[in-house]
Order: sequence, then structure tokens, then C-alpha cells
Amino acid sequence: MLQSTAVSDGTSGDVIGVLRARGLRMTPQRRAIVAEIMRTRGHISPTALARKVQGEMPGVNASTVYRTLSLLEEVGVLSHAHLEGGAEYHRAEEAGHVHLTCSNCGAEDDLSLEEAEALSDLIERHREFLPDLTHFAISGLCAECRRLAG
Amino acid sequence: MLQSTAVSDGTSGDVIGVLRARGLRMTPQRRAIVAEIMRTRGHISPTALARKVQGEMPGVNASTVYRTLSLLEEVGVLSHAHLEGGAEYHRAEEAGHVHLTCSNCGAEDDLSLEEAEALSDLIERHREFLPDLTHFAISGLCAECRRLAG
DNA sequence: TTCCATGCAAATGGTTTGCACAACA
DNA sequence: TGTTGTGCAAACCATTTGCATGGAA
Repeated sequence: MLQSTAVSDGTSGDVIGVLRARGLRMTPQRRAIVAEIMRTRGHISPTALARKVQGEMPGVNASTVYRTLSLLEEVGVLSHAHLEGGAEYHRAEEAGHVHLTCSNCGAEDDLSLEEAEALSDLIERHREFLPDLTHFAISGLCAECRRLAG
Repeated sequence: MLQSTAVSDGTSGDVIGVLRARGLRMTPQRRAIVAEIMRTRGHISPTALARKVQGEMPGVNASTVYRTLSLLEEVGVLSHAHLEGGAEYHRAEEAGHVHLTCSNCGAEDDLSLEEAEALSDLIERHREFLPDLTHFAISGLCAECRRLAG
């Protein structure tokens, strides 16, 4: 895994700068992919992203999307998390929250970094294990589904 | 999802009883699969299980393994969790712990139900979200890798 | 004898890879 | 121009499904 020194406030322009600084090239496909993911709030799956990108720029191959996602993750612009439906990507700066997904209705919610901090501390205390609670989602029942389920 | 009333202390015999009680048949393949998974400590992936079963009873088809796993989960004997490598199955009675997996060395550890309880309470308090911390693993760095990483 | 379970083969769906061509810098 | 990036097609790999046969009960 490459360690990143990349800093980006979340605009496509920044990302392009980061890539340039690494001697990587900016192709129209990359621009489209970067633009699409920078515009995305929260997470998106590779296939969903591929569909969106192909919507505006037909002909962009899915393999290009996968390659670009890996690249952007290596460079530190993106990271991925494991949700119920598989891996999903999001902007690295949005990584500071824990995904809560309702196993019944599929609703999603987040836990802030501060809230997650308390959890991390608990785990750390017991095992000296330094958790990254953002990598896997936390499954469970949302408030509404709890009520309905009784 | 079928709700289970199944009770099993973890022996193949019990499981067979549970299946019988549901009018399901006991074939040699099912016996082999059940025996193998009852003998397994912790979790195992469908493909790994298939390989093991085929080791002792060649000819058992992978699709049979998948079908049997689903069946045993519906019946309440097994459940699955999402680890780094994908879904893994384990005996339902062993479900009471949280998987901790080191993203660096792959080491695995568990959090007991009691320890996890404190975590659940925290999450619940903030969101009225009732978490099932056993469903997804928690990624992070184990004590040793933390030390090495500095 | 009657369903249920299995094997087989094919379909599926996401993801990866090899390679020749295209196009940034 | 020299490399890097892309499209394409094929390969992969885990999982699912349809269907005819086999076998518990």
C-alpha cells in the first residue's frame, strides 16, 4: 500500500493536481471518473460508478473505472469500506464516520468520528487493538425497524 | 428469513435432529457437511468448506455445499459474518463474539459478548440503533503490528 | 411412491488481466 | 517520441439456477 501525502479539499481540481504531482496523466476518462466521484456524497460501488460515468461519457470501460479507483485509493484520494452489498468507495476526507446499516430496511446512518472515538477507546483498552471502525459497516436494526419488530 | 426455534448444543446429532424435525432429509452429503462444520472452530468460507468436504467425500458438489449452508442458516444452526475475505459461516452458538481482524498481518482475535455489550450500548444510546456487532468484522491493527508500525 | 436433494452444466455478476492500440506530456 | 492509459476480450472466481436423475422416508 502506498502511503499518501496527498491533501485535497475535495474538488476535482485538487485531485488532478495530486495526480499531476505524481507524474500521472489526466485523460478525459479520468476526469470524468474523478468528477463523478467528487460529486458523490457518501459511498458508491464500482459498478454504480461505472454506470454513471458511462451515462455521460459512453465507451468508458469498466476496467478503466476499476483501475482508476485503485489508483485514487493508492494516492490517498479515496478509500473503500465494506457494506452489505460489497465494497464501496468514498472520498478519503469523508472517511471519518462509521456506517450503520439496517439489516431489515437497508436504511443507512453514520456515527460521527467523535462518537466512534469512544468505541475505539473501548476496544483499544481491552485488546491493545487499534480499530478502524470505518472499514466495515455495522449492521443492526434502525430505530424504526426496532419499533415495528417490537 | 425463517425464524428459528432450533436448539443445538453443537453436535452433528443435534443438527440432524433439527433437520428431521423440519421434515428435511438426511443425506450422506448433508451428514458430511454438517460433520465438517460442527468440527470447525470459528468460521469457514463456503469454498474452504467445500474443499474439505470433498476431501473426505469426493463428488460432493459445491452447489450442494452452498444450498446446505443456506439451509442450516435458515434453520438457525449457522450464521455468517463478513470478514475481509468475504462471507464466512460459523455455528450459531459461536455467534456471540465480534471478529477483530488485523489489516496488516491478518491476525484474528475476538471480543467477548460482554465486551461487545458496552460497545452496543454506546451505539444504541446515540442513535436508537440496535447493532449486531457480530455481522461485520472490525478491522484494525493488532497490538504487535501497532508496535512494529511505531 | 413421492417429494426432496444432488449433480451437472450453464448462467451470472463482479473484478482482473494480457495485449495491441491510442494519446498524454 | 516514449510511456502511460484505454478498450476489448477473455479469464477468473464465487455463487446461483434449471433441469433431469437419484434416493430418503
